[in-house]
Amino acid sequence: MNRISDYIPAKEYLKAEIANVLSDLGVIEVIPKVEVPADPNYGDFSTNVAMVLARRLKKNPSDLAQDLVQKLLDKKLRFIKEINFVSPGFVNFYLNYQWLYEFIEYVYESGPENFAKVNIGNNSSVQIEFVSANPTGPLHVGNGWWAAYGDSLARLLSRCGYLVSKEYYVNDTGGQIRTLGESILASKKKIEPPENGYRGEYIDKLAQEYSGVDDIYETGKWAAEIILKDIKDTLLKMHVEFDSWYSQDHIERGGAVEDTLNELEQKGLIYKKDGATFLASEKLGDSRDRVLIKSNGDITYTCGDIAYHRDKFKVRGFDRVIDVFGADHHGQVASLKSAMTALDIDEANLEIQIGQMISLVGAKMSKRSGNFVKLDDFLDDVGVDAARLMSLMNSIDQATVLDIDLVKSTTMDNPVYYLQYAYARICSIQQNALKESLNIDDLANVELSLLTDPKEIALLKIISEFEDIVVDAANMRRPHKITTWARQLASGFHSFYHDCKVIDLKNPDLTMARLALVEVTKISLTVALDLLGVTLLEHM
RNA sequence: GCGCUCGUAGCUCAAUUGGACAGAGUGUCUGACUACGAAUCAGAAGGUUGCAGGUUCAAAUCCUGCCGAGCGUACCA
Repeated sequence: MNRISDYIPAKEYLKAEIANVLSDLGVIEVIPKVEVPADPNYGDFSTNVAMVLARRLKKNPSDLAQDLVQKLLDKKLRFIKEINFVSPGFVNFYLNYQWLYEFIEYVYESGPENFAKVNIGNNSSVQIEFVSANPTGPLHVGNGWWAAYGDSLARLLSRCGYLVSKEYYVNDTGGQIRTLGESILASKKKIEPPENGYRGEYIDKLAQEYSGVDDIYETGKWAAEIILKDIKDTLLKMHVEFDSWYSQDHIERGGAVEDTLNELEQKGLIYKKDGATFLASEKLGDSRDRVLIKSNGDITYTCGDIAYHRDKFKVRGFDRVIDVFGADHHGQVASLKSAMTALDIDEANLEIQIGQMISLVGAKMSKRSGNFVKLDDFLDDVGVDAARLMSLMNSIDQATVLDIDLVKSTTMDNPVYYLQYAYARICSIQQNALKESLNIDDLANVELSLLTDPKEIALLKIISEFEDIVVDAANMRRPHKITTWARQLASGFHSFYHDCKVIDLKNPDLTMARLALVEVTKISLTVALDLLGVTLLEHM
């Protein structure tokens, strides 16, 4: 076993062998589930397949499990030390450490370039649209929260073999732009802003700078452009870079709307009522029919949005589109999905990830009230890496409460330092090793079987789960799973570091084996933090 | 009212998507630096997973009903 291509993860190997035994029993088309038990006392791996199949085969799960155990033992599989049956029907596998030593070779040879790079996307294209905050004010913390999510998801899918494109939809036209212009002109004239208008320092500042004509739309357009530039800068500061900034104005005036309306018209899904033009979306799954063209001739936002999404699939040809919405936009989901159905686009290819709302302790986030915490300031206060990691610690399904003051005051306790410190320690060890001329020139000469300390084994097991975690996080669109794992890894490493001195001049063989383990830890940590977009430093 | 989402340690969040004893951080308490970086490690305490039923060998997870929270319910965007 010296070539990467020969390597089969232990879990996959077990899966295949279990499937073989099952087919001997006449059970086919079953992919047994093999997992790592939470409690190591239940073995290195376990399967619940006996319990799952018991009903179908009309057999007692424990009989089935014990039968399975015996048949698997008879095969004298490699790596296997012991196979157990545990009531009510778990089958647990205990492996000798050889599988971990081969795993080290695999990771070592893969390096950060190739380790945990599993192709599940097959070069299909996916567009991820996120942030897309209206250019009517600076980004606030809530916007930034999902910026990290979208960006990290893009990194994940990209590593997993998708061709990813990141997009920001710029709502640079319509009523809000007029309201923005109106608000600025009001500030210039020192009068009250309109109802639902924007206020705050940035409005006053823009008003001072504005020297153009007294036209609310012109003023609004002018201001939106400036604000958008600031938004771009803030996102760059957060290490979020978009591939494209797509203009709503372009969609609405560039023919996309006409094409969409024509197509819907041809399908007979459009009708007029009360002087307005409706899409018959209710019968396609929406809660009611939607207005596309108002009775005054203006098109609705919904209409533009449908044209925009049609453009993503039919004009630009993305295989899959992922929209990241805040929970306050969940009402659009049914409309968009039914509209895709109307346009013969498989709605399953339009995924909408809903992020639960972020609330601030002691503050509201509203651009209209002018009372919000700017993302830019937040990044300055807590640091980009801490901000990103913080947001990537929780699932977007979890409504999050953010106490800005608490976050600022506990910056030194932030988990990001825990991860970065682990990396800095690794680099430090490697530098010290180098000073003693201890470096691995050929892993084949390293006696990996010297790694038997419980902390060494525990660390290796954590690393061995990483590829599954990556695939899982990508498939479920949940990058926070990477964070959860990375924290486990760092914990495992710190604990190992404490118990096992790596550099021991009196024991060069063990030193080399441990250096290999350190390198493998470094590789996996590097990949994980790259997926999260968190930077690693050799010194802190 | 209706709809969507959510409810897990004091606080902030995890939990291999139906698995075994619900885990981390933080806070509180107790230990560990004349060994590679103590921004660390080891330990204690903290829970009837909002409540009540149901399905299942197995439920924080699925179903039903309550309770509570957020959001939505425009010819706004």
